[in-house]
Amino acid sequence: MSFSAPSMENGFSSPRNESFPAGLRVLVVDDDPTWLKILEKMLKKCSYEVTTCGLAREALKLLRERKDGYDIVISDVNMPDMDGFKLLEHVGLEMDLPVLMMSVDGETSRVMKGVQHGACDYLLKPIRMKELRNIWQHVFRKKIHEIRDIESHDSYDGIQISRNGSELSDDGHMFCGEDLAYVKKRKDFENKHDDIGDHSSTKKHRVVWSVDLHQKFVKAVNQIGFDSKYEVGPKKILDLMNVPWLTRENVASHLQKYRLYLSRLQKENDLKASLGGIKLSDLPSKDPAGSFGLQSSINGNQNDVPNGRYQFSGDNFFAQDVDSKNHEGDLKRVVSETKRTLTADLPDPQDMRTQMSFDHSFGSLDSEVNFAAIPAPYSWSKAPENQFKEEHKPLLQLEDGFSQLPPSGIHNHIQIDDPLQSASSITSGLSMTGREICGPEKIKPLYPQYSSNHMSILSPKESAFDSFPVQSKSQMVKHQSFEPISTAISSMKPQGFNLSCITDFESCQRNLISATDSTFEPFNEDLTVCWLEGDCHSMNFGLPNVEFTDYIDPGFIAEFPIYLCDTLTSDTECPFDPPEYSIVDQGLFLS
DNA sequence: AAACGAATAT
DNA sequence: AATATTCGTT
Repeated sequence: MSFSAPSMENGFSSPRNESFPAGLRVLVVDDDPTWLKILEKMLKKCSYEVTTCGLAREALKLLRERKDGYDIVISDVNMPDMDGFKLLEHVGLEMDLPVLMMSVDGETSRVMKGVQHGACDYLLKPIRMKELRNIWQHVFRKKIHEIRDIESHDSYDGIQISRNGSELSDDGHMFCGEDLAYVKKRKDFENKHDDIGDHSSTKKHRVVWSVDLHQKFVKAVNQIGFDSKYEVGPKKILDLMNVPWLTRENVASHLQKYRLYLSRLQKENDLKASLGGIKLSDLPSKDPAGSFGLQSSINGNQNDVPNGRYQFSGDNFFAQDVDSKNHEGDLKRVVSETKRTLTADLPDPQDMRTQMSFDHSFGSLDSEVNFAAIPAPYSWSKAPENQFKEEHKPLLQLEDGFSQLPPSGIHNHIQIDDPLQSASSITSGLSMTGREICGPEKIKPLYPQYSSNHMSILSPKESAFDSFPVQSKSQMVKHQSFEPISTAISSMKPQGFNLSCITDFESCQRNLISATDSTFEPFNEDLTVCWLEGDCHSMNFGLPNVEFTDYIDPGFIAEFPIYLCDTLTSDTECPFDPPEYSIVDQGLFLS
């Protein structure tokens, strides 16, 4: 049950490289003491370090206290104090740990919900040893993704180049000349025919900033910020995004909106801060208005694919949940970004670092593969360089959305993945980024007040932050149905498996580490506390969906404040260690 | 000329 | 509301 404190500095679990899976720090959450015992026993047999907890809130507390104290979480779905889904959400948002859900019933909708919200796997009780033995795969998978992300960030140059040729996108998908050509042809075709009638034709292709696309955008922004040598501007962002059909104007427009959004966020924060409110505990979760209403896009791909192919239109089951997650993630990032902007550098909360990753995948399939790939003595801290190959999914593109559905997991993954990447990777240069974006220094006085307080945040109800909206697929469909691009495919990442492996291992590692290690414990106790309490749920992700609401809870969102807050002031430069922030990725979408 | 960013249009 | 376009600057 105890984890070795010392070891976890870098996010990776302890450095006991040797016996690979052994020592995996598992947090088991279940209100049923019997199961708790059973699981503990079984897990210990697997040589894992086990910590048990009967209350979800307590589990959250433990996790928050030691951000790097655990490698994986196994939680029951049905618990009195907090529903397992909520816990899942929190974990996904705050600490990016793999979470396994479990319950006695295997009702499809619940399993789906769990998976959509980021559960790596869903186990049905009674759980047997064989199901626990390989849970380390989820941890391992995550590490790989992190590395991959970082790597992608490092390859700034490469990316730029890629615009013209074929290259792997962040997602690991290939954009190739062919695609471009295809796109172009399509466009021409459409233009010629004008629309008349065809839905297909002509419409202007409005770019829909889906979560996925936005994530790319944010990632690019962060990256630029990171390398401070560059100023953040549409052009650079565009280059980094590596989305062939996107134009500088598109990016400029989005950036404008993004900046507005950030400034709004700030104002809100400031306000709240000044009010001093800190209590939030009561607020219910839903935030009415404000929210980040994101639209959903189940397909995550859509962005990539302007055509909007698969969208379900209306609805969405999946989408919603997924979105919500993303949103949340966005928020965080946004927040963090905002913070940065404001303050420039602060030590940031460790939380951020990894957190965002939501890549959860369906583990099973992958697992085997990974396993094989993994070199035997693998240390947690390192990732296997390239052992894996990327698997792309064949394009599924399909014209209709449905086809994709089946693999339920996929959707989630897609969206989720990105967040992770971005989050993890960026870490260090944060402050810069923020500034750049908002341009504190150079820019106008957007958020003057900022410096002052720490956060406090929020409340939310009203929603202060409202939104940065992302569009949903359905929308996309309408508008873009015909957009050019074929890249779409790229977006799909099926289970989280396609990792592109890293090439520059070293650098990756370096980054990871830096990112990970937390230098500071950022928050004040107060804040933290309140945060913990779950009160601050400031954010709203306005999600209309019923489902979503169910599990979202106030606490869920609460995080916002934390990130935001910083006290430090700003602007100056970014000193040395930038804290690891995650970036704001998706936050924009609100609607 | 190229790229920005704010304003304005759709 | 979300993007696209325009327009004056740099």
